[in-house]
Amino acid sequence: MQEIAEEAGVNPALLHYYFKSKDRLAQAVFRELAGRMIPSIVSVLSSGDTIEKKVEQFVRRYIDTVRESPFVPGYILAELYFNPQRITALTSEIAGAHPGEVMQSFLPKLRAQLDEQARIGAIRPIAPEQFLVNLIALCVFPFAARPLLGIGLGLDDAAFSRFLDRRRTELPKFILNALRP
Amino acid sequence: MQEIAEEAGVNPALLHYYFKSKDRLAQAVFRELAGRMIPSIVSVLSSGDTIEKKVEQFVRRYIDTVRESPFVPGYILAELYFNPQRITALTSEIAGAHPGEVMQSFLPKLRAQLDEQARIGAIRPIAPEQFLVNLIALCVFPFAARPLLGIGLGLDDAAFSRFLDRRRTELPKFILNALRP
DNA sequence: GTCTATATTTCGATAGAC
DNA sequence: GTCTATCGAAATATAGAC
Repeated sequence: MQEIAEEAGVNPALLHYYFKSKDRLAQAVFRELAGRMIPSIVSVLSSGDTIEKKVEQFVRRYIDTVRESPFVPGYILAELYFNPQRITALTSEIAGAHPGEVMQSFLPKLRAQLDEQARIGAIRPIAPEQFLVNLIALCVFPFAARPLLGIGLGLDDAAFSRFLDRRRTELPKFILNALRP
Repeated sequence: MQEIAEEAGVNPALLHYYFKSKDRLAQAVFRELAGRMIPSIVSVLSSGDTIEKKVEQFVRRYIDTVRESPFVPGYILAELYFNPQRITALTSEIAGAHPGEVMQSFLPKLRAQLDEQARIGAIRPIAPEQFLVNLIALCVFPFAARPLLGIGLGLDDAAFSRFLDRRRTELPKFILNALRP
């Protein structure tokens, strides 16, 4: 609270005035950030586009968006680890009594699309869960593991930015090629 | 400290006796866990095997290993986010003055292998950094985002285990197909 | 080495002036 | 709404007996 107050240039007491407690402030932050990410993920994948378009759009939009607040994926995963109950609370709040309902409704549609494409030989068969996890993993990980890439691959900010430029165009090709029969 | 002491069935004072401070205990934990993961990653990819074998071995070994302590990837990413200086300190400690040297020495080798395979038309050209990040992302993410999968995909422990069983055999195919020219 | 008891610090929270 | 001052709890750290 003190660090946040200092950074915000206000008094710690003011934070309590607005957020009532530390935990509720944390909730508000998580809600704000996670609430931004999840709908944008669902919306692209729920569109009427072909798988090919979805993959291209998803990767580019995700990288372009997150690039402007590159700390967000790391933050969400970290919070997920230390406070998994926050995501539980959040989803049950926005999705009503049955958390995961939002996703559940569109998983079958994604499955139908993937199955249909596989049937006509346009892609290899793949379970929608695996497809989704692969897609998100490949987009999220570089940001979440940014410090590791800095050290392991020797990427400073400029090099990381070039890495993302390249990834933005290479990753859709990688994924679509993986789906090719 | 108190929680840890309780779980360990000892007195908080004993932790200080052994670790001197909270921060040094955290260092020791991070050192122990990160020190286990990184060498195992490097060793598989530094072997004399073909790319195909490396991918298969890496995925299976990683999933099988982490499955027994599924909290580790989440922990490392969370620590990376909140205390990035720990990884800095650790690498500079084990790798000497130039952190990232370990990785730097084998990146060129990986590049040479990928380039050679691309030249003879066995795979599509791909930068070693992108290849590495893709490989690790696809293995790590399901564990790091375990709570999200639980909610978003409705996976309880049993379903998650089946998800991993499937992933263990499907992921190598996915990656190798992505590399196919 | 392991404990009890306690000192010290930090931090979240509140009261109350303005 | 925003601040100063302060309380009270919790946690880290230390002293010292065994």
